[in-house]
Amino acid sequence: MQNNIFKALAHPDRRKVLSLLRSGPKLAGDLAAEFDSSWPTMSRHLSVLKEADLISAERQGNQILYRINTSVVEDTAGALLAFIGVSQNDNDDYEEAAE
Amino acid sequence: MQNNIFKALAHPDRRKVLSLLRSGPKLAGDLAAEFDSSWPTMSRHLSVLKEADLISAERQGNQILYRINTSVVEDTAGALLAFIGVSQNDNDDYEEAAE
DNA sequence: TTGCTAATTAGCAAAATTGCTAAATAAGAG
DNA sequence: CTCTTATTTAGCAATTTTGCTAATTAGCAA
Repeated sequence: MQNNIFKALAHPDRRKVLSLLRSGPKLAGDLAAEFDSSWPTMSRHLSVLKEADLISAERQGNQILYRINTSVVEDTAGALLAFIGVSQNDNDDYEEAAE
Repeated sequence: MQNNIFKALAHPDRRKVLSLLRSGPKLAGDLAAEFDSSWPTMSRHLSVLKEADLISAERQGNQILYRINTSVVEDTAGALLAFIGVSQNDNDDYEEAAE
């Protein structure tokens, strides 16, 4: 559901999470430490990103490791380029009406 | 600011506007006619897109012509790719990295 | 079991977004 | 000037998002 993706990207802290994950997977706690917001707040940001499939989570014992879903980000950038007529594949995707 | 851009993209109707403008500039009325929402609602969507600099408006007598700001959309797609480490440097290895 | 750390969920209030109708503005025609 | 058309702005209610604190779950170890 593409709408969730764009909504997830609409918050600066969530974009910063993606930026941080760019250099590799990170533990939830290490991510949260990079922000001023409270842990629960960051936890929700992470769940929004996960819901949008922009990141995925893997439990490692006590902690949870997050990693960026590169292909989804890539596809979204592609969708954006499609708006201006740059079609890289034949994936001319817009057909979403409303929600 | 970039935040406005992603926020503007977070609504399906606003993305549809961009999609419609892809084939060329359109009058506000013609755009509004493509949606179920009321005219004032569409007018606000247009103003959000304009605020984000994703589209620009030009008055033509009685009516207002909207066009997509291609470069801004392009830059946003580039910013998205940057999250996954693809640098869209004008100079060299764009092709290589985009692989 | 208890205790500790990591992370999420629950619940609430403040803020922002959405979409409507009604009113206002802008430009042209007569 | 008035009238008509095109579009935006004002103002309001419903919904969604945000961020907090407090409570809860999950895993691990003694």
